[in-house]
Formats: sequence, C-alpha cells, structure tokens
Amino acid sequence: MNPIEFSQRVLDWFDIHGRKQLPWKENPTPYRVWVSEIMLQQTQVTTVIPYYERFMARFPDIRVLADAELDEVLQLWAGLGYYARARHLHQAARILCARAENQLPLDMAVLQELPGIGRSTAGAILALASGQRQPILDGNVKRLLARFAAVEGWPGQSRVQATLWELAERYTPNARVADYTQAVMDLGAMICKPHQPCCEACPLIEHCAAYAQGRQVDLPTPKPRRELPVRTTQMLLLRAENGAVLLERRPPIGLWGGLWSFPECPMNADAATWCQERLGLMVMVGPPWEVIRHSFSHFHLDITPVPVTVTGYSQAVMEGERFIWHRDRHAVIGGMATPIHRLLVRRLKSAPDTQQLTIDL
DNA sequence: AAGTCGGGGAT
DNA sequence: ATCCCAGACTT
Repeated sequence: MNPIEFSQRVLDWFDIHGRKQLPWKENPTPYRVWVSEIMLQQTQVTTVIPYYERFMARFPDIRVLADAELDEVLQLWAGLGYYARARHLHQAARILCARAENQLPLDMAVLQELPGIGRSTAGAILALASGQRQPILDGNVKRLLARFAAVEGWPGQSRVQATLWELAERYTPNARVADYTQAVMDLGAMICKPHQPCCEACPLIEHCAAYAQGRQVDLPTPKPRRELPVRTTQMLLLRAENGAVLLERRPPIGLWGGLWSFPECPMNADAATWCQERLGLMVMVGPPWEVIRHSFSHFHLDITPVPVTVTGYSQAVMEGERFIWHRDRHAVIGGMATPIHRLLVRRLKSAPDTQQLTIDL
C-alpha cells in the first residue's frame, strides 16, 4: 500500500478518534515533549500523567531542571521506575545548560548523543515538537507495523527491528508529521492492542496483512521463551500373559495428580531389577519404544516407553487403590493424561513381545 | 545478541 | 500469574 494512503487513513482516523487531551500536547515545546517521552518509556499514559504534571510544575523549563539537585528530581520520579531515566534527563539538562544552549538541539544526530535519548525518542521529539519528518518505533508502532506487514520474528531481534524501522520510515509522511506520530501511537494503544485488537475499528483493516491471514493475535511474534529443562523417565508397559496392562494411580499431589499412569522407573535404573524389587514381578524387558516428548509450561518430559512381559511373580501386585490390571481397551477407567492414554491403546494393540523376545533369545 | 532496569495496568 | 508498556544502555 502506498505511504500516502497509509498516512491519510491514519490521520483521518486520528482527527475523529485520536487522544487530544494529553498534558504534553498543550504547548508542545521540545522540552515538554522531551520530558513526556522519557517518562513514557515503558510506562503507560495513565500512569505518567500525574507525574508529568508535578514534574512540569516544579521544573517548567530546562534551566530550572539543570539547576535542581538530582535528589529532588529523583524524588519527583519516585514510583515511576527505571530511575536511570531521571538521572539521564537531569544530566542531559546540565550538559545543555553548560554549553549555554539552554535548549534541546533540534537535530537527529546531536539529539541522540544526549544520555537517555535513543533513535525513537529523538524521532518523537523532532516530529512532535518541530515538525521534522522523523519516524518513531515504540512498542505501539512495532506492533502496528508487524501486523500490518505481517513481519515475522520477534521485534527484539535486530534484523526484525531493522525491518520495522524501514517500514516506519516508509510510512512517515511529510505533512502533519506531529499529528501522524501521535496518531500511530494512539492507533497502537487504542485499536491495535496487544490482546484483543479492535480490527473492525481500524482504518487500515482492508490492507492489513495479518488481518487478511487471520493472524492478528499471533503477531508480532512473541519473545522466545528460554529453553525449558528436560526431565526423562521410563514408563513400564507391563503386560501379563492374559494381556492385561498394569496401571498405577499417581500421587494426589504433583504432576498428573490422581490420574492413572504406568509404573515409572528412573532412566538410570534397570527395568527388570526395578520390577523385581518394587513390584515383585519376574519380567522380560523388550526393546524400548521411541521416546515421546510431552511439553508442559515449565519443562519437557521425555518418556521412554518400555514394553515388559510378566513371566512370573514372587508376590502378586494387588489390585486396589493404587494398582489395576487393565485389559479392555474400551473399558472406562478414571482420568488419564492424553499421552498416557495413547500409550495404553498402543500397548493393548501391540503384538505380544514374548515372541519377539523368544526369537531374540 | 542478551541482560538490566521497575512499577503498574490489563487479562 | 503473565504479558506489556511512547526504550536506552551495558556487557
């Protein structure tokens, strides 16, 4: 879609629905916009407003700020978090006043040399307070553009971010940059929200790639979760001569609490020995099946299913609260986690492994 | 490229 | 609980 139409649609929407009551929008001098932009970094508008009012009442211009003690600045910042923002703001004010400039440099490169001002904040100050055609790329715009152009990948990734900057640059108009800049942020905050975006109310709906693919909720790509730990276990698919399979009820607390499962034996343990000692069963152990990975929110569980045939017993495994011999594939028993149920069905259908073992032996 | 800084709002 | 917020800076 051509940039003119993009910005036109965004501006038309802004003229009707945009936020225009924000404190920093009245008399948007570079200093007032600067302070607002710093406060708004990683902080929501409604949180910032009271802080901004107090701050501007005490430090109405850059010189007052530079003359103040850092402690007092931090005091007015207390509760906002990210206190390096306040230190940088104060430090930058002092730098400028020491240069006898007493005002923000309205130049992209020079602006970014000041502490606390990166590319996006510099762009916002210049676009909002001096009408320069400079793109911004805050969280709102990232989300909006990632969806609009269906940009794949987590925006924290440098390559993805570069793509988004390119898009931001492309769509930033020459005329009405200040309104446009406010408009894209409003659109991101009010319509193209992280969860439950209001696509029906979006002026870009007809040209939104994510919407066309029905992937609004999947974009932007969420931050990759850190590698989950892997736990391993053997599950013993014990079968008696009559075809019944042994199930064990899991402890009421913990993973799959109270559900039926297979007897579990640690990976480093020998299954035959374990059966003898823990179950009192003489068994033949078949070749393990392929590992099944079951994923939870906080770890992966790698299950090694081990087919085992009972050949005799020294003391019978009692049926009751804890163990049952299950033989009818269609019989309804208590709750069973999905991967366990699938394993059970496979085991009941599998050919007796005694033959296989006999051949091997 | 990944980690750090933070309190608060929304779901 | 988890995610996210008008990001920038350091390692």
